[in-house]
Amino acid sequence: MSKLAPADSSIPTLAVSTVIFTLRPNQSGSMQLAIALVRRIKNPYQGLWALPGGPISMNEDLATTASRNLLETTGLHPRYLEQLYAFGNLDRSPTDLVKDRVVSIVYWALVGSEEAAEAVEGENVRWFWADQLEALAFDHSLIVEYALWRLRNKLEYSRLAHGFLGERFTLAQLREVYEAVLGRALDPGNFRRMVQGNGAVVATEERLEGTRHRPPKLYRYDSTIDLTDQGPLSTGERK
Amino acid sequence: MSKLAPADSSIPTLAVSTVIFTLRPNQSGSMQLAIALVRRIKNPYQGLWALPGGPISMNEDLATTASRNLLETTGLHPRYLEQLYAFGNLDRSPTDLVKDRVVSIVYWALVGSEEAAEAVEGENVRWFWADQLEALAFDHSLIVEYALWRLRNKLEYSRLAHGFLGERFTLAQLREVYEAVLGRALDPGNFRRMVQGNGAVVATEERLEGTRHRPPKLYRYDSTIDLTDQGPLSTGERK
DNA sequence: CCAGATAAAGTCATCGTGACTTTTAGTCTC
DNA sequence: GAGACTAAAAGTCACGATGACTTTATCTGG
Repeated sequence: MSKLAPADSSIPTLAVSTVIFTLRPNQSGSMQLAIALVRRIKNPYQGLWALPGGPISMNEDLATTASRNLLETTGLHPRYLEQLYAFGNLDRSPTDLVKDRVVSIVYWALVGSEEAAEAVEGENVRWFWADQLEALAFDHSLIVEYALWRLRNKLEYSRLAHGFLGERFTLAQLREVYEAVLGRALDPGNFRRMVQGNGAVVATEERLEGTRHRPPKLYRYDSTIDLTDQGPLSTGERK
Repeated sequence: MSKLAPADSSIPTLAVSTVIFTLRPNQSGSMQLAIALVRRIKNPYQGLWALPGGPISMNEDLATTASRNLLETTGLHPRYLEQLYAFGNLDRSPTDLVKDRVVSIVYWALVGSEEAAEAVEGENVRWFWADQLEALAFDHSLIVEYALWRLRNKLEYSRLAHGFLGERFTLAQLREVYEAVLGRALDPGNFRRMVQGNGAVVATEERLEGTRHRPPKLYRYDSTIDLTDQGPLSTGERK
């Protein structure tokens, strides 16, 4: 395990990990927030679940590395990708087992729920409900908790929900996304007023047919408006 | 310059930089936001100004490294320190001049304006007004712009202003901090109502004497409330 | 054609906020 | 010591956003 590390390991190793979110229907049919995890097949923490990630590549931007990791573990492309935080505390790994220090630059990503349904799942890659996670390897439980916090905060003042939905959607579907992420029910009328008021969403002429009630209008996002507000980084740094 | 880099430089170098904010009185006596910069004494970008920083230390947490850098360049201790972003794009350095790739984990810090007055300044370390910066080395102009954006955003829903002030202060002084950071005048009455309403601040029995008008009450921050909301990281990660 | 369901629109009270006014309590000047 | 001056401190008013709730519209299915 340490044969790749230099004898005098005077430089911390750099890695990129990603918290991958999607929405999946649970048993009762309602959408619920899920996270993709991989099982560790070697020590430390062999057998425990962890965030997908890997070493940084010399000829890739950080976001590209995160995106590639995501593709390799789930077979999916992110709808949204944003840097979360760089974790580098000294006590991230059990010092008795691991010699080299790892600094992880963590991204968080959204993937559409339709794509996620066809995503790779297997013995060592699985979706977990975000609100009932077991203890993860390393400091990954803390990382996921922080990613959840950021997701919920950003949702309120941005257009992140689009990351889970298709091109056209009803306001009820959009509200279901909000309810799944925030973990509480929202008033349909007030939600409609809010989402139409800030001009993020545009009504199309189409309606969703096949329901057993009045067919709802389909909406789409106003493509002239960016997904979220990243400040000055939106042009200079993000991919 | 490249004698320290491995012949096959397959690992990006990790560095920590810090955007150091303070408030300083300008010619007309009003407080203005300033940033500490250091002059580059070697290529690339020799002679240009840049953010203070240095390589990561093997036995230090990231925040500790940032704090130590701050102390070494300015002689000051930060009142507030928070991670800003990890910058690692491939084009951060001019590729014709620099062989090794550097990933910078950038922090931003607040130092009190009283301490900043006695801070080290010299040929190669200086305070610059935040709103009239020249072009900086590397991508540091973008980094500063982003740090400014974060500072202004956070100010509104946190108690960051304390990072610039002493233990006791008048509401007018607190408002001056807000005005300097946000770059616009605020209504005194509304500011008073806002800051008293959210319970961040507690009136003391003392008053500031020596003014040529009605002596204002001195306030202090409610120490039971944390400086800012970092979510789950407040206990697990921050130093 | 009526029941059931959800879409879609509207109502009402409350709260936070920006703009502005009034009162209070000191100092300064003559 | 009276009045001018200044900023502190408190209060007023209109407006917009929001939560809770009601009403009406429009489809499907028996």
